[in-house]
Amino acid sequence: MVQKENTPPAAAKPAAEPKRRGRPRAYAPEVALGQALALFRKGGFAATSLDDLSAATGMNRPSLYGAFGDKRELYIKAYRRYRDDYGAQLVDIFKADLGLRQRLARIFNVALETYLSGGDAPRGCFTVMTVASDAIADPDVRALAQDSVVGLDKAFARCFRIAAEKYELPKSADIATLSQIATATLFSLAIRARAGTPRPQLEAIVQGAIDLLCRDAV
Amino acid sequence: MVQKENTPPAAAKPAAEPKRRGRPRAYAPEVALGQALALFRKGGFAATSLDDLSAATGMNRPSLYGAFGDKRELYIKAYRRYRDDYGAQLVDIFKADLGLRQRLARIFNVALETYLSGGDAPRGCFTVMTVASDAIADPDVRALAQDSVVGLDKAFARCFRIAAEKYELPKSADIATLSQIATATLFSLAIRARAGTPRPQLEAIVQGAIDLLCRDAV
DNA sequence: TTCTTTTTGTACCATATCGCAATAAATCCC
DNA sequence: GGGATTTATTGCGATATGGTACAAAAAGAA
Repeated sequence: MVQKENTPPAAAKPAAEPKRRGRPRAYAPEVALGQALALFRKGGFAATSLDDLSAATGMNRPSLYGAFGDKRELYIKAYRRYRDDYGAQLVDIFKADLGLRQRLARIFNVALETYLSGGDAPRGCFTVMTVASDAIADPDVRALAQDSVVGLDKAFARCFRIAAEKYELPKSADIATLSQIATATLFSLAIRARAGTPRPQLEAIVQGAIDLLCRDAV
Repeated sequence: MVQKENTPPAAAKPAAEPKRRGRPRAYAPEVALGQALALFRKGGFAATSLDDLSAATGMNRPSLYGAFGDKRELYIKAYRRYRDDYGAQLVDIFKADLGLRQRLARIFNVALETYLSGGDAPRGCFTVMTVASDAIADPDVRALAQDSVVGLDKAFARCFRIAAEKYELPKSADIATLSQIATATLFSLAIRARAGTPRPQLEAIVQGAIDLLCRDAV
C-alpha cells in the first residue's frame, strides 16, 4: 500500500507547504491523481472501480473521497491532469523555432509516446476514451472533451498559421481542413495503438500524414 | 416488454422455419440483437447491464442467455451485426460505377448517418467505442476490432486503386497513406459526433477531407 | 390425453460496487 | 500535557450486477 509513481512528468512543485494543522497525509495528491489517471486510461470510467483506484493509489476509499470527491469528480480531475500534461508538452514544442514538418513531427511523436505508454497494452488517448464511453453523457465531461478536441485543432492550426506567416505555406492553404485532418490523424493513431498496431506501422502513418499535410510547403 | 424495432435495416429473412418443436419464442433473435446493439452503442460494454439489455430487448435474462450466451458473447455478436450492416452498405457503394469523389462522398455520408444516429445523443462508431474501452483486453474482441480497422483501410484503398486504374489518379499516388487518412477522417467524424459537434460542421470536414484526398485526381 | 421438447417467468445466490459513519491515529497550538 | 484539527482505518449498508435453478407454460408428437 505504498505509493509508487511511474509517471515522473508533472513533478511535485517544490512549494514549501505552510505547515498543515492535523495529521499529515500519507500520500501526495498529485502522485495519487497520476496513478488514478493511469488506471482510468486503462479501462475507462465504468470499468474502473473505486477498489481498483484505492489499490492503485494506496489510498483507501474514504481518503480518496476526501481528497478528490466522488468517482465522477475524480475522473474529471484526472482528465484535467491529462490535458495539462499534454498541453505542457505542446507549449514546449511551440517555444522552439521549427519548420512546419519538424513541428508536426514533434507533435506526433509526443502523441505516439503518450498513446503507446502502457507497454503491451497501449493506453491510447484519454479524450477518445472519454468520448467513446458513457461518461460523455455527463455535460461537464462532454464540455471538457469538446474543448480538448478543438484544442487540438487549434494547436495544429497554429502550426500551419505560423508556417503561412513564414511563407512556408501558400496563403491559399486551407488551414482549417489541414488542422482537422491532423487531429484526425492523432485520433487514428490512438485508436490503432490501443487496437494493437505495432509502433513502426504507426510511425509510417505519421510520415505519410506529414507528407500529405505538407505537400504545399516549401 | 414487447419488442419494438427501431432499426429496420437487416430485416428478418423470409425463410419459412421448418416447424419448431417446443414452446414458440416470444422474440425475433435478429430484432433483439439489433436492440442490444443499439444499447451497447450508447454506453459501451461495462456501462450496459444485463437488466438494461433485458428491458431493451423485451427478453428476460435467462432467455437472453439461452439465445446469445453470456454478456461477452452477446457483445461480440452485436459487434458482428454492426460490421455486417456497415459492410452491406459498402458493398452497395462499390457496385455503382462512380468517380473517386462521388464514391468517397457516399462512404462518408453512410458513415455520418451511422455515427449521428441516436438523435441528440449520437452514437459514433462501435469500433472506436470498443477499442477505447476495457473490452479491448479480450483477445477475441481485439482481433475483431483490428480486423474492422484494416477493413476500412482496405475499402478506401479499393476506392483509390479503382481511381488509379481509371487514370483518375496518378500512379505515383500513395494509396496506403490516402486510405489511412481517409479512415482517420472516419474515426474523427465518429468522435466529434459523439462529442456533440453539429452535423453541418461534420459535413464541412468531410468536404475538406475529400478535397485533400483528391487533390491529384483529374 | 399424455409425453416430450423448448421457452418463459420468478426467484435466488454470490459477489461487486459506491458511498459513508464511526472510530482510531497523528500532528499542531496553547 | 490537553485540546483541536486533520487524516487513516475499519467496517457497514443499500443497491446493482452477472449468472443460474426451477417450475410453469406453450407448442408438437404419439
